[in-house]
Amino acid sequence: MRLYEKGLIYRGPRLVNWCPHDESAISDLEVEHSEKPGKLYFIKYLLASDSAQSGKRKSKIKFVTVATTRPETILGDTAVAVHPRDKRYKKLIGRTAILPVLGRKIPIIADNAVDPEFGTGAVKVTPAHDPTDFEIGARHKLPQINVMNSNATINANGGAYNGMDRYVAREKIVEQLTREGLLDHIQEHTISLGRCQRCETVVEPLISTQWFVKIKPLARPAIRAVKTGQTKIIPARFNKIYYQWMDAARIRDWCISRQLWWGHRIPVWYCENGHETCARTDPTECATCDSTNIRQDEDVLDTWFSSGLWPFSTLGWPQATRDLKTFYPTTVLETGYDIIFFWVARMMMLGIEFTGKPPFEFVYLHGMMRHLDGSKISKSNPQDGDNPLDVIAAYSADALRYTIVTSSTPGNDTKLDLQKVEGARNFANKIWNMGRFIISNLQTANLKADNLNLEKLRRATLSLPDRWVLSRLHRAIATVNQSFTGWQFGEGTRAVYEFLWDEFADWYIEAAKIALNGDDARAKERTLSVLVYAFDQALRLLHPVMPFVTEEVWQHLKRALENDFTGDFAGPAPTRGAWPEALIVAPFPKANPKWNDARAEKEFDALRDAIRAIRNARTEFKVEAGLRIPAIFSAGSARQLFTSHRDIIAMLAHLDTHALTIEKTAAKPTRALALVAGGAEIFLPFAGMLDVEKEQARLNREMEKTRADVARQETLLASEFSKRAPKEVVEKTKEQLAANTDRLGKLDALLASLEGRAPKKKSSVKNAKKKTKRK
RNA sequence: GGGCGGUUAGCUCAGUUGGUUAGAGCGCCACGUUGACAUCGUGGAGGUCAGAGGUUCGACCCCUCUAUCGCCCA
Repeated sequence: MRLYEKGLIYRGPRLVNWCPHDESAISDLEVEHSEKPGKLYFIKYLLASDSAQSGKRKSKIKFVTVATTRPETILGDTAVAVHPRDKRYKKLIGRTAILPVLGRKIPIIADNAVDPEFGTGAVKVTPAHDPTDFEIGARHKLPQINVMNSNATINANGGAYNGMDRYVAREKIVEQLTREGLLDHIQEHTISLGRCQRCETVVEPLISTQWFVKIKPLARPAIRAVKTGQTKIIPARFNKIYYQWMDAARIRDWCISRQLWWGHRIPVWYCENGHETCARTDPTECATCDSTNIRQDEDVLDTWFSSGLWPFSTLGWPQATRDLKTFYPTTVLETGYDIIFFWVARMMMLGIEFTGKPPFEFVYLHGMMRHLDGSKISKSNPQDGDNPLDVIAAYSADALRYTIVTSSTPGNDTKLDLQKVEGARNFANKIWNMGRFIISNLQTANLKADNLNLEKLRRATLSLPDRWVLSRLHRAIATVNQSFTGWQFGEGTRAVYEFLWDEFADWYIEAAKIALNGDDARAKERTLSVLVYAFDQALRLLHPVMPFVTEEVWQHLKRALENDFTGDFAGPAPTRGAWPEALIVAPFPKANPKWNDARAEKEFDALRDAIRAIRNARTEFKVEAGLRIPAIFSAGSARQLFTSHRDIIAMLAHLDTHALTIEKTAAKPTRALALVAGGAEIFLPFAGMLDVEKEQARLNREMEKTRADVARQETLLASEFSKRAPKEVVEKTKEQLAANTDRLGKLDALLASLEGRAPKKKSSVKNAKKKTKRK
């Protein structure tokens, strides 16, 4: 109504894209073009010996050959056109041709729209059945002869072909042309076919009376909103696509009437005298002549036209509701890049038009989900197994969401890999089991709520694994926030995954078992506090992506805490105060740098290094998996660290606690495997035989690798790098070099003892690299 | 014809201000039923980052060109 009153909506006969199957008009955007092999027909149009030719200079030319891909439209030709500067045809301009089949006389005209390179350079003009010809016809005031019915059969204007389907008519006409010798030849030609997006029927340009929206006045402010950054499109490269459609001078008015049965019916009534009444409430008489004999327009509005109102009509517009005031303009629209024109641009245009403000601050565009064969997953292109409902039934909505979020980047398409969804389902299961572990420990612990308050715990009382996991947690929180803010949802989600599985579950929970199974009540409480706190925070981080499993586990956790402690437990307060009603309304975690603990990370890494080295050696030397083996640590300055965490090392590396020695310096037993890891030398005295040669080979391999590292780092530091690279990077490299050099010395000492020689000096150990290279 | 995107491990994909030896999941190999979890655990193998130049102390990342696949608009 408002647009109509402003004169931005009008009705009139225009050439529109017509779907002969749906028997409805469709917009330019609803036509999908594809290339197909086709034919180009060269047809002779005889020239009439008419007045344009003076008597004395009779031309020898008897006909003009035009090229067309659609011979059946001959029936609607009203001219032949050539390019005005085309020398070949200059003489013919102004003369008259005789239309084959029907014998109608039509003018030969000049128009710039003709491409002299195409076909013969002369084209037939069918204003009622081709958009370009429609324009030409308008410029030259040519008659428009519609030769088709709404189902694409030929109408009475087609003479003998009346009633025939368009393609049948084409064949028959070509036959007739051949018979009459008017078909010069046929050439193979790639043609561009427009099909209806809905039913894939080849569309027919057809003159028909439709409603249109004037686009230009609406498009201008919509473009400006993005150009000025009022609305930001993510990723920004889609700005071009957005502009491309509206910016272009070629933008055409939008046909919004549809001859379909679904959609908003057009609020216009016509009376017997041909007046239009456009009204907000159903009228009983004509606004112009008061006639009561009125009928409403049968047509409905394009669904995209209605959808364009969505951002504000859903908030109560045109009333100035509270919702509208509170939520409009909205913050983010998230949608697929394939409907930038259809929907985004239209919401922008109509939003600005009706409210004065663009409807979104951000438009986040995601890619398409595709089948493994690369085709787009959609309702009309289903394939076994990977349609969303099947996937959800088989693996859960959480798994599907996680997969979609982590396997794509903004604006890029993703093939849905069911194996990946399965992996995500396993992750959900893993979370469930972490929850079970924590809850079952809470239930047997019989603790006081107050003791389970992380805020109350003194930092000094926290263990190394506690400090380590809290530090890692807060780094993860920082990463997630940073990633999400930058629209990097995959990056952020992966960070939670890595924290939960690779750090929290694999290391912290494993280490926590020692305290939980021990006799120290305080250690138990402390560990549970950290477990609950870290798990709660991580669940919050993951909740946007895996809402169901996280909420469920979280509710169980909350209940476990409430039941076990006091009847009216307001909250265990691993965070301050009571726990929220539900995870979905729980505040999203914020990183607190006070938990960052570089030292704890470094120390815990040393423990992990040592444990991994032992595990690795066990596998390599085929130590029975269940066997607890003795170990001797020659730990140097790390003695204190290893001594105070001997229980963790013993458990995770599967060592015999009673045969675990940790000294500052310890001599290597004769028959022992020697490792260099975590800043220590670790001797594993294998009962029985140790293959000296194999061991030598292993040590040499490690030395080779370390030497290569040392060489690379030395070269790097000796180059311009040390002057130009940022200090932190140079420092880091220096530290690594120092560590590697130390490691090299230790490895050589081990090798020396194995070979029964004296260890080399530091410099010669390093230089060995050069020697080997020269060989 | 114009514009945009992709090309990284067997497969599906990450890798945003250029900074060690490029990562993940799945798959593969070996071992494993220790009370959260076999939808699991431990260890391992696997990549000349499409190709060629260039910029730089340093390039998967920036520039140029080429190849190839795909999408959008005409």
